[in-house]
Amino acid sequence: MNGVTIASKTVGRLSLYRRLLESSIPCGREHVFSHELALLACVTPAQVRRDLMSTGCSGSPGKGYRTKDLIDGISKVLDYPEVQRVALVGVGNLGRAILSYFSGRRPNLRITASFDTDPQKTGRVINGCRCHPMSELTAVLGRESIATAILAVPAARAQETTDLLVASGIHGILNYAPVPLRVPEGVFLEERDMTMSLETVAFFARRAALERK
Amino acid sequence: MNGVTIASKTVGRLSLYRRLLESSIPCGREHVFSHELALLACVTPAQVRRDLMSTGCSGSPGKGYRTKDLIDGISKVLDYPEVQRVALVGVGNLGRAILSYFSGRRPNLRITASFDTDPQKTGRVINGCRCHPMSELTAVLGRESIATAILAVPAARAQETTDLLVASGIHGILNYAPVPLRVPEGVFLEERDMTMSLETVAFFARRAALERK
DNA sequence: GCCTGTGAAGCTATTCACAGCT
DNA sequence: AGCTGTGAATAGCTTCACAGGC
Repeated sequence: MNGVTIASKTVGRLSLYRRLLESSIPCGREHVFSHELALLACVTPAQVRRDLMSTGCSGSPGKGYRTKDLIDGISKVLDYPEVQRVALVGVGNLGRAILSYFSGRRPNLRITASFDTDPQKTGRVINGCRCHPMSELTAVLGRESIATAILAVPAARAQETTDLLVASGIHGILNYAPVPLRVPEGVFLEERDMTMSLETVAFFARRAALERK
Repeated sequence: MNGVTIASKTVGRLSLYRRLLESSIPCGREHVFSHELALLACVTPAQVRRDLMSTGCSGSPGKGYRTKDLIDGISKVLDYPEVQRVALVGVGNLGRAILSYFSGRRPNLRITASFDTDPQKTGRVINGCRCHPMSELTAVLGRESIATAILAVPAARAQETTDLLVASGIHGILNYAPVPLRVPEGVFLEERDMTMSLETVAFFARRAALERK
């Protein structure tokens, strides 16, 4: 789980820790304790320490971790030396929200190309990102060496679009389309189906509300 | 894990199975096999059978499960007898995308109220849903007996909004704000931080792309 | 005294594998 | 012969708990 292997949940939390370190640690604070980060991230101190092990950073008992060491250590794990480019496929309501959400967040990780079938959208720059027709997908991904894609197309298009992405050299997909995707071995996939999430929350909310009575 | 206790991941997949049964099973098919559902849902057949156990449905060897029994069985677990209402807090780009995404999906689970601080938005109907000022939150949630909320406000507002939601009787929160939330025992929380997701996918995409060389 | 680093324990989730039915 | 239902095995993730250092 260190060096070569690192759990995907750990990677997600490292990203979170870094953001918290950059934004929520009162500036001037040279050091942080695992229990402080844990409080901010809503996890246990043991979880924080375990996660930080995989960055190679180490703290000192009594003083905690040096804030700067942590940010650098996490960045060394998460960031590509150069800018890592990301593609967005599907520039509907959700796609545009995603674009505006990410515009100007991490300078190191940027959505630099988007794609849509709608000729009303292609050729234009939407939320600071050029929208290409699907026919240019393979060429643009190759030219910009993009390996990561966010999928926000309608269910009916999702699998065929995925197949095209994979054939064009994509190795990681973040899927917001409401269907599970079939990807070959070696392609990392994260499903983020909003309907599933909402129905799950609604189910447990109902149950919790009933118990309270 | 049945009856009283049911895993949250199972609930999510049940919701998915139902959608697949309703949309992707060639109509006229009276029965489905676990391996067919598994293929559609991109999980193992054993997973499907295990999940279906918690609905009480049972299939017959050689014939599979009756499609109608499954849909009814899953609905009995997931659905409230009446319509279950959901609130959306934060009607920015992402909030509006969520509204349009859910408008007219499940008739049984509906976003019926939204809230925002921006006076430009409050009082209007946006994507078929009335937008109220935050000051009316407690009253509206009470009046409509809403126990489930989707949070899509800026990071800086997220925790205070959550506290207000909880104080107003919310028992489940789906959080799209980019900070972890602190909720009391008895409130179900699902975190859906897009930055975490994207950084995780980017990390593994890069790694997979490197290995391929 | 208080905090880190980590083996070991404890949980949770998924898959195996096979008995039993049709 | 083929599929379901499920105990048992496995894998993955989190927390415990404590030795070691400041």
